[in-house]
Amino acid sequence: MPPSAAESPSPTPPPRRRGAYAKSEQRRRDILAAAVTVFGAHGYRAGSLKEIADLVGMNPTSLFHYFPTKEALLQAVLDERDAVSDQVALDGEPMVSRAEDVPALFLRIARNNESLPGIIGLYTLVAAESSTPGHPTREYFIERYRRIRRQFASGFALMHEAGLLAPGITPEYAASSTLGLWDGVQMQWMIEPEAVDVVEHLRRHLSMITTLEV
Amino acid sequence: MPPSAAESPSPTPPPRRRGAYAKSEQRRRDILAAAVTVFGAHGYRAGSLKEIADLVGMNPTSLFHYFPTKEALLQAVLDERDAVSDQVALDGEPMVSRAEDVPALFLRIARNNESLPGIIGLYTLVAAESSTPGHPTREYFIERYRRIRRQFASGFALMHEAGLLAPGITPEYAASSTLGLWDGVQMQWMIEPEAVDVVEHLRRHLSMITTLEV
DNA sequence: GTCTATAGCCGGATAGAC
DNA sequence: GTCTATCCGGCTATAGAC
Repeated sequence: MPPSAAESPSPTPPPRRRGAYAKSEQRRRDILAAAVTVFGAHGYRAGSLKEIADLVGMNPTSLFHYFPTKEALLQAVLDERDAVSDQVALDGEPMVSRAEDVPALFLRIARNNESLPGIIGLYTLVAAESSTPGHPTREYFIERYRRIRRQFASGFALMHEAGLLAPGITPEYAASSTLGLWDGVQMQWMIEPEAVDVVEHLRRHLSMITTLEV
Repeated sequence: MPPSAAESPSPTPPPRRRGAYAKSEQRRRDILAAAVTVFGAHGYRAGSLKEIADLVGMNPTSLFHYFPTKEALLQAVLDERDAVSDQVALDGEPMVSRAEDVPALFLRIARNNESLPGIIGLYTLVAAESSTPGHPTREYFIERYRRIRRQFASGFALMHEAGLLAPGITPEYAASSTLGLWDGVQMQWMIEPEAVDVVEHLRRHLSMITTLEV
């Protein structure tokens, strides 16, 4: 699963006027970073505000000055990452211009993810959790998975037009199967990191559904 | 992910002597069934004993007469399903004797799973959850995933010897990629059941990694 | 074997002093 | 903006009457 491809200098919050707010802004970002760690390690329900507060070295109640509820904090984390990944892929648009570059992009994202285990855990864990009734980010993840399948499919459609997909492979199947394999192998990796190589599995899958040697 | 392939008449508990215990034994099984439903819907941490007790129509504290702790109840659920699935596949042994039958067995299990959404949710959710530090079934799932990969690989090894695997596909890669795709597509299905067809994805994956028309 | 009562803990969240 | 004190809720689990 591809949480993001680019680096962290988040462009989301509007630039503050001057000195007094700078520290506050930094605090806010520290909290978001800590939330990624904690939600990524324990999921949303089991992740506690106390642990997040401990990580940034403040009192749990102080968090409410930055985020009104625990739910809002989670949503802020997800929105922040979305903003980052939107720099890479616009919804509905192919992610790259040249069909030949599509597999390489997938692998680049996967490789980059390896350096962000917290984010991986966050999205895989919370996605699974969010399928349960009454979960606050249920709708968000339904929408997210639809969007990812659409983005992937538009990339594979480029390849399809160029005759680069293996016989019988539709862009839609390529999209959902790639996403599925990615998520599933990542889950095996979370359970036992030494057991599988996510990037290598993705690479092999891509060479099977395309006619390229990736 | 393949929780089990056979039906529910659990062989696990030894047969009780006579009438007085029959009801108690039934209660125990009712509780296990309710636990599958609740843990399958909410996971382990968010699943409450109260909800399980409500489902079987008894007081939450009465559950402790059958299972000493919540953790023991979860473990009993997992063990029970393991016993069922052991009827189908013995650890280390190929799951079927004829190499040509291997893909069909996978599809049969997947099709059977469709009628057991609670079980699916249980294993997918709790597996994801169990990757978190300090989770009571962490070790269990590490072992379980190893075992499944081994079982799958021994089935694919049969096919390999018969020359039925596609060029470049090893039994080990066939195993981990099939498991991964299965889990990942199942996760998409849990998030939005209408979005993907698990059996069909599995079927296509199997026809790509083998030389059979499955 | 099932219940009531309750302990004990920890979670998120509020009020208000500083 | 950060803290202390505190409320309120749900949770697992225990004790003990019936």
